[in-house]
This record gives sequence, structure tokens and C-alpha cells, in this order.
Amino acid sequence: MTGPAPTWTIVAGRDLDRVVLVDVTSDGTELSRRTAGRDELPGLVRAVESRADGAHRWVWNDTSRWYPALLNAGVDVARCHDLRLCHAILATSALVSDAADLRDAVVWSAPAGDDEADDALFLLDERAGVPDDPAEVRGEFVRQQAAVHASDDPDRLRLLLAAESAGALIAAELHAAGLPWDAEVHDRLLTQALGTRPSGGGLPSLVQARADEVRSALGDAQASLDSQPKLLRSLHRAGVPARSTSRWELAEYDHPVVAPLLAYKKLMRLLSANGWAWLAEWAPDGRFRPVYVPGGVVTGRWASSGGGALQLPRQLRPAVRADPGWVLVVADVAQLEPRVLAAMSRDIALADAARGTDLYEGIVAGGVVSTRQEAKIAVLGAMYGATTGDSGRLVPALRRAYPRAMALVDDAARVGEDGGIVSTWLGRSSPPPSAAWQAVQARASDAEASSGDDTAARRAARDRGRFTRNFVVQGTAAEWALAWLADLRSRLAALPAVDDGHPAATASGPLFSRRAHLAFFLHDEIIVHAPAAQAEEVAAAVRMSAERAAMLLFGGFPLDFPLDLRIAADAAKA
DNA sequence: CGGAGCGGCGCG
DNA sequence: AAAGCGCGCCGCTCCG
Repeated sequence: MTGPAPTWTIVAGRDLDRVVLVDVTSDGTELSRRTAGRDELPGLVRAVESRADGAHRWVWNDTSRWYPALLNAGVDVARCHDLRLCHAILATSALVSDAADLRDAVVWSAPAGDDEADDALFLLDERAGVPDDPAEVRGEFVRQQAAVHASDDPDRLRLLLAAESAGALIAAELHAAGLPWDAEVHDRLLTQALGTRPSGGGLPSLVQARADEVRSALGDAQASLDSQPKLLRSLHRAGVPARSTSRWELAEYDHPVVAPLLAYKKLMRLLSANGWAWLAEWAPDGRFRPVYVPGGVVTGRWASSGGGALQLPRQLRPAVRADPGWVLVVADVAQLEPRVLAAMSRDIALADAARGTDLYEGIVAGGVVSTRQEAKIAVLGAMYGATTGDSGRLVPALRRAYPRAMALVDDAARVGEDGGIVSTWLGRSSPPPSAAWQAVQARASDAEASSGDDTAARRAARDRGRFTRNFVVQGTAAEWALAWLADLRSRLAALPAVDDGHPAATASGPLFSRRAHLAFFLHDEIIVHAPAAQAEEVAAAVRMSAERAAMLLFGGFPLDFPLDLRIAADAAKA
């Protein structure tokens, strides 16, 4: 790595309403210190950022506790080190040979704080989060830097920690900026699908109509459709011997109740998950602002909390609409996980299959399986550990064609079955087996173990093997996506602001109404909201960042990560 | 009354 | 079409 030497400033001391800023060296040695009122912080940060040369990092206990207020004040930062998230990685990483100090610091394993809740009633509740005392914060920083330095691969870990911390910044910015949401389009989609919105307590007209058809087909005007046990009994009375009321099982029965019931369930799902109540609660001002939770999934994927950001139904994507004069740049990576697997395992044959734009067609072209659908099922089965059905049947063909890639996931599964730890490409490690899991294994190896004990142990082992098999791929894909996001973020920040902010400027706060900004992220997909005049520039940045992410993680390994990218007024899927 | 658990289904 | 990974949220039911 070249460029200016990194500099660091610890920000701490929140509870005292006095902020302490400590400039430190990369090993935590204090250089200088000052204190300021909380209201002064944005100005101080802005001053440092404006003269920073790109290598300055803010070190704080928890990005979600500090950054939202800065964003509200119109200040963003280029880089940070999020101690809470980095602690979670380092305390369990197999690359860290001696993590005893970190593991002892259990207070750093607290869940994230919530800046907005702080101002309410929760200051002293148990969700107080990780420490913010300046000495504690600096101590943790010192521990983390030492752990990285002494680790088996400091470069990989530094990359992972930088990506994770950038993700924390991005998550806060995504929330602040929001996803532009057109309530009129949403309302129209709902009305088309569900019928007229009821004024009182009843169901929308088309939902009610389906419910009437279901009850008529069941021959029971009082049938309860929303209680699974009651519905199941009604179905039995009507001659449908279903064991569950799930969609795929119901679809197998040839009975007049099936079609309207499936339709009813689909409509009710839309109504309850993303209906008018959702619209009023989650997108009241032309922006959908989910709470993203970086590192919320053990594999390193993000989770979300509130609004169901990660479950937006395709059906509603037309409601994601750019402001007038702006566009959306929507991009996702085609088959990210198998590509990541090819790169991790240095499987040239699989990389060759991935050469064009469609990895699955590449597998067909290589004569491994005969159709694209088979290729897809086989690949998913390989990564998820399928053993039965079409998927399990196709995996052996994959094992012959791509032995290196398959060996990587098969090894990960074996390690998991044996109770071991697996790690992603950059060094995020799987959690150890739970106490319950170990107890099940121990019981089976007891001299007086029953065959039931043995079966249970074997099943638990295989379950864990499927988890670790998938962990290495899903987790490395998450790392690739973080690197993509982080690089894109800095490219977007370098674009000029536009003169006239979009009309909904107030909706996206002071920072994002005049600048191209990330607006959505979902595992392998991003949406950028950009001034129309910058659309092509943004699209180029999105592509360059993907290339950069591949280079950062996998160096010169010859593998494409092609994007499906479109520039449009809305985010409807093709 | 509230919380945990479950079936079900949306997303990758 | 649902075997195989990871999530969050809904409504209902059960239980303390």
C-alpha cells in the first residue's frame, strides 16, 4: 500500500456530554488530546476532513452512536474504524493467534447502540452498548491493533476491518439518504392488486372477493383463513388432506379451493407486509429508510431491522422512483457466490465457465450439465450442501468438472461436521459449535449411546457442515460486496455536487440532496440515486468499483464479476 | 396482558 | 417443484 501514512483520531466520552478527541499513532500512542462540547463535534470533524489527505481514520466505539448526528449536521467522514464491529471479527478470527485479551474484553461484544434512541428515554437502559470512556476506547484500539499486527495475515485483516468499518458508515448514510419512494405508485400498485382500500376495518375488495371464493369452495361461510390450524381443519373437512397450508403443498391438490386460497394468501401477504400501513410507517416522506445492521449476520452479511429492507417484494420495485431530474443506477452482480467460490479455490475451470456474462450457461457450454436450469440447481446445491432431489443428483457432475471449487466447499463442510472453525477469504471465522451441539456429539460417543443419540448427532453434524460449507462462500461474497460498496462510495464522493438539489431535498437531509449517493444495498445489488447528468459517470464508477473489489480480494486471478446494470427512473426488475 | 414459538413467505 | 444456506416480519397460538 502506498499513499500518505494513516493518522487516527479517537472520539469518545459521549456520556459526559463532553467529547474527547485523542490523536494517536497506529499503535495507539497518544499524540495530543482536546475536549469539546458535543455540539462542537461536527465542526471539528469537518475541519479535519477538509484537510485530510484520505488517510485519516476516526476511531469510535460504535458508528451507529456517533455518525447519524454528524450526518444530520451535514458532515460526513471518509474513513473510520468501528471498534465494536472490528472486535467481533478479531475476537473470533482464526487468523488471530492470541485473542485472549480481546475475548476477555466482553463489554465490547455488546449490541449496537442507537443514536436516535439516545435522545429519548434509553440512556441508562441495558442497551447502553459498548464502552465510550476514552481510556476504555483507546485500550480496545490498542488491543485490536496489536492483534492485527501479530496475526497470521495482517494485510487481509486490515482490508476486512477497513471494509467492515466503511460498511458501518455506508449503513448510516443509506438510512440518512433513504431510498426514494413514490407513494402514488405504491398506492396504485396496491389498489390494482388488492382492490379498493377499505375505509373501515374490512379487507380490500379483491382480497375479500378471494376470501369469499375460498369459503364457498370450502362450503363453510365461517371458515377462518388466517389461523393455520383452523384453516387446516377446514381443508380436511373439505377433502383436502394437506399436512400444512404452505403454498407448495396446497398446489399439489386438485380442488377448487386451491386457486383462490393461494391467491388470497398472496394478497394478504402483500397487504400485511407492504400495504398501506407499511407505506405510512416506513415511507411517509418520499423516502424509505430502513435500519441496516452491518455485520448482523454471522457470515458478515448485513441484516436489517425495521421495514423489512431486505425483503422488498419485486412487485413493489416500481415504487422506487428517482426524483425529477435524477435517475437510479441499479446494478447487481450476476452469480456472485459461485464466482467468489471460483476465485477462492483458484478453480480455473469454473472461472472459465464464468468468463462470459452467465456462469450457468458457461457450465452448460462446458458439457457438465445439459440445461441452464440444471446448472443453477447444481451450483446452488453444491454451495448449500444438497444431498437429495435433482440438486443432489447433479452435484457429482460438478464435482468432476470443478474439483478444486468443490474441494473447497466439501472441506469446509467436513471441518464443520467435525466441530471445527472455518473462515472467509479475508479472515472472518465461523462461530464455534454451540454447547448444545457439543453435548449432542458427546452423548453419541458415550458407551451407552442409543441409536437415537447416534442419529441425532449425525444429523446435527451434517446440519453444521452445511452451515460451514455455505459460510465460506456467503461470507466471502459479503466481503466482495463490501469492497465494492466502499470503493464506490469514495468514487461518488469525488463527483461534483449539483447546483439545484432535487425537490425532495428535505427528505434526504443536507448531505445527499445535491450529490449522487448510494440509496440501497442488498447483498449483491446496489442502487445509486444520481443527478441525471451524472448517470453515465456513476455507471462507470459502479463498474470500476467492481473491478477494484475483485482486484483487492483476489489479485490478478482471471475472473470476471459482470454487472447487470441499468439506468432508469425506477427500479423495476426486468 | 406481553413475550416466545411457530408456520408461512418475502428477499439474497 | 422444494430437497440444501442466510435472514426479518407477519398473524396466530400458547403460556405465564
